[in-house]
Amino acid sequence: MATKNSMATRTKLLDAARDVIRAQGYAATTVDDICTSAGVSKGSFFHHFESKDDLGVAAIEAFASMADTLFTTAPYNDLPDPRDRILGYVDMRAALIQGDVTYFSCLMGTTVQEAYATHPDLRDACDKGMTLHIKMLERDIAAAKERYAPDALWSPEGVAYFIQATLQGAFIYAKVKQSPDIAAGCLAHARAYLEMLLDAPR
Amino acid sequence: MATKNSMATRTKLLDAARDVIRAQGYAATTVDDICTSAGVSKGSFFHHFESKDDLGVAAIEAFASMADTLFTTAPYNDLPDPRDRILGYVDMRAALIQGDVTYFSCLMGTTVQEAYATHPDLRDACDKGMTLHIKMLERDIAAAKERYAPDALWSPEGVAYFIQATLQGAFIYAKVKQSPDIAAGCLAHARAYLEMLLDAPR
DNA sequence: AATTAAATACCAACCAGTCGGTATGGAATT
DNA sequence: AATTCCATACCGACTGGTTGGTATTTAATT
Repeated sequence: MATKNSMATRTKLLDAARDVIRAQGYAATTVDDICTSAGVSKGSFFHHFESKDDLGVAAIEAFASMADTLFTTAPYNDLPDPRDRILGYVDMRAALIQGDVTYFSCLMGTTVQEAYATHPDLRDACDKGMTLHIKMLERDIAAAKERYAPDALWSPEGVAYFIQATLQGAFIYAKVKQSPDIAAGCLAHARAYLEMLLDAPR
Repeated sequence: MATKNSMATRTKLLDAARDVIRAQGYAATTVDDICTSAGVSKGSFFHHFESKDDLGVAAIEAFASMADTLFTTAPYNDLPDPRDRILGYVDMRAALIQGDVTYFSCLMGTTVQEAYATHPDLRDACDKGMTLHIKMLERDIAAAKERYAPDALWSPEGVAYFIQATLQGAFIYAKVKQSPDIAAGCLAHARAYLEMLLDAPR
């Protein structure tokens, strides 16, 4: 039971970090903030993590892993046509953009924005997590290109980054406007662009 | 001479804030950091600004104003065709994406990302500055739409936000990758999408 | 009994903002 | 022209409170 309880405390800290950092940013989030939010004592915090940065890296890894599972097990993956799968991905992202910005924005995008130059370990963790997601998208995009636009000059990787950049920017506008409306519009344009690149013969 | 010197000190603080905040993020930047970078004493800082937040707002306003001047006076504005103007804007942005990420990224995007929920005054300042830029783009996009795609269903405002979201996301990837390469690729896709929306008759 | 988990109390470093005081330069007064 | 006066600009030591991290103790699990 010790291991199970211990893991639960660790998870509570990681979840709290994920939400508090997305709401306040990494630097403005104190260890005490995370402890309070998780309902865990500070002593317990430093039992599980060496430092604030150590927790930050772990929270990013957990977030990336969660996102990877979420999208690799989503229903659209069963669609036979890779073009439908990539459009299904965009549609799912659009569906997720709802409610409070804090809970649908990206922990990695938020963290790397402020920590890229001062916290190399955090930047590396964000790079790893974001690249994992890109590679996932790239597979479906490459398969769709093969079928619908084999001679086009664009690269699946470049398109994957483009879609993700739009999404990260959409989060920023959701924050500025305190509303998901503009972000939704951005995703609609991203979808339209994908449809153009992968124009199915009719 | 007193007033001139005073303005110079103020400007030194605003410039230092712009660069240090873009490098470290808003919360991680201390008043002393800014003073050291500006070569100004702390007493002088609080003579010119009521608080750190007060400086933050002023730095954002100065940044937005600088950007507005930069793009409204750029050579592409003299092009007669609005479609050429909007593509000229994207090309100019692509040309600016070079060297150290810190110096071509957006102070507003960086700040709002971490401060949107905790610093309403900073969020408002970012909203104002970003909206100003959107409205500038919207004018050319609307004129180009009138000429090349008058019946299309998309709105000039929505397209302006889409381009800007891509740009903001491109900055994030420039930070993660510590290279402007992916950001440049994103801008190329944004340009291609604009060309498609505003497909000139041949 | 021994190891792990968790809680409290604590510390040194750091931070935004304050405060008492100095320098400067121009306007008013003599 | 010299002197007084005053507002603005500037300085850096200091303060109250905060922060990441530690030391010590207690509780639980094996």
